[in-house]
Amino acid sequence: MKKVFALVDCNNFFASCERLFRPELNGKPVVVLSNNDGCIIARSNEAKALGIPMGAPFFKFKPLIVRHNVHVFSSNYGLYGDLSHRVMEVLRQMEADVEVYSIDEAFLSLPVTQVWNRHQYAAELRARVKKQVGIPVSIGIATTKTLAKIANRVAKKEARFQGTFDLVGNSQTDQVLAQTEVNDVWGIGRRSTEKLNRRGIYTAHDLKRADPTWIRKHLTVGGARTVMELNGISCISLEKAPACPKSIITSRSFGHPITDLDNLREAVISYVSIAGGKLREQGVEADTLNLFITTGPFDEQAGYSNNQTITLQRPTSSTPELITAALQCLKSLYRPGYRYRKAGIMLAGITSHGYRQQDLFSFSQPAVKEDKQLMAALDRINNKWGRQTIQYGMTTAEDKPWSMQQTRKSPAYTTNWQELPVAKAAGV
DNA sequence: TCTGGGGTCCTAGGACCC
DNA sequence: TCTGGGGTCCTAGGACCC
Repeated sequence: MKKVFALVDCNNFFASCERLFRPELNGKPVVVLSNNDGCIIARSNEAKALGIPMGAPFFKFKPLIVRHNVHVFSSNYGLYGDLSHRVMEVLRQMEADVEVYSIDEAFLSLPVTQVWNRHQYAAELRARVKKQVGIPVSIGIATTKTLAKIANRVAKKEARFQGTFDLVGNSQTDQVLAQTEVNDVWGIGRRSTEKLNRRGIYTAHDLKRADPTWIRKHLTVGGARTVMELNGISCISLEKAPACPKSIITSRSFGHPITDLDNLREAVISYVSIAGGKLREQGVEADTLNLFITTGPFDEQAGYSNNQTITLQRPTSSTPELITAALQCLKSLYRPGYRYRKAGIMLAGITSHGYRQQDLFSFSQPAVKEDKQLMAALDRINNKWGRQTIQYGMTTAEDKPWSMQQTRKSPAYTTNWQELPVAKAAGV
């Protein structure tokens, strides 16, 4: 049976999550900040209307924010992740073919039916997510993912469509494309937009009609695919099962610049612990570790960035083994006299436990088995009581210079018993 | 004073081999 | 006077996404 794509996208997701537990903020401007309260990464419609751009440094817009009484939240990924899960569950209840594309988006594959049926179905989907989770979503429907993205933009922007827009067999498709700027097309970023503009291509409709040979040459295969998709030829299919990740990264900017090796070491240990947890959570192991440390791009003083890769003897998901490798890297990377602002580790060469090539000489290594049991116990405890309950090689100092600045974080309403929202009856 | 974090894919160029 | 042609593998960097 012929299928079409629906893109379900949560509106202003992080801002909507924060408002869910603060209903008095509905209709008021809300923004959510990135780690360390650095940038603005989510805005309610009211905040957008004030002209606060996506990704803007917080401090630059602080005067405007104060003036208009915008409500500001540090990011609370525990909360957003949990609500995201709930949204995806509701979608799965209604539709078997769901691809979770990002924390706030999912592609669905729908059978081709009458326009009216599709409209009804989308309305029902929206209503269920709203009722069961409380998050507003928009839905775009089309014959390709790229067109579904565009349909979704229309659904979100034009209130008269009530959160749903369908481009399948829609005679106004070219008109919609002509009203879509080329940099708003999925897969066309800043650099490609510059190239296309120089060639006189400004809208999605221009791009649809562009010369495929030129596109292939200057925008490579990705660009060529985008043009096909705009023409209604589906090149990007629905990926139901999440693939084994190719890399896992944990990196952070420090709350304050660091100059000494001891603090750097603590930060690295803490990031490696997080990354190790991610490996075990997904049931995979890595055999390559890369550590990088860097000074800030905005620092006046001389900068230094460097990274080093270590290939491990065998794939592992054991935090202590990873820490040993990472500290080895750190030792050779560290140079005194710099103000370090960020560090991170990348794990690669990832394989799933089951498919690992057996090492001839490691048939029954009791040490490996013990290590796995230890990691499992550690994960259980930290999952139950919080990530920081048991940690490797940490000092107990309260004010670690590297730890994140988050002064406006909302409670973990849904993932921590201590922080459950409290219901108050009227008049009490 | 204060500018996020986590991913994927593609290509060019170097090293190496026959 | 003159210096092949292919192939593979790896890495760094660019571009894009949310």
